[in-house]
Amino acid sequence: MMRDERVHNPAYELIWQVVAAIPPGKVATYGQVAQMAGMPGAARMVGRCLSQLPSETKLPWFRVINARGRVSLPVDSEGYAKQVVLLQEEGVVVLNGRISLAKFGC
DNA sequence: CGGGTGACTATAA
DNA sequence: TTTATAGCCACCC
Repeated sequence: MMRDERVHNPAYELIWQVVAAIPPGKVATYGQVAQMAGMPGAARMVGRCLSQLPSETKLPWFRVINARGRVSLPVDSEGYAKQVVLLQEEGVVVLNGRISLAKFGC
């Protein structure tokens, strides 16, 4: 169960900076973000971190997708549609819920 | 310390 | 291509 926003955790700040470093029009996987943050294998922590982000965050959380090249949020959730729209706004091609692999970068 | 959960991943059928 | 299993890290009870 989620609780307070532990924003004082250094690992979380690192993840935020990595996510913020993703250039517009590009995307990265959870595992890639974790590796760039210096914690390979901590993909789940990245997902947990993003799930705790406030709705008014400036962090480009929508540029983070799973290794399958798909949005990892439930299709019937608000975040899913929101993420897809934001990505398309930046020029990322999303077809059938799948993201063009050429868009990967950091 | 043990068990359960989650915006994950890699590998095997 | 899909689903099943196992490994992974952090957090909660």
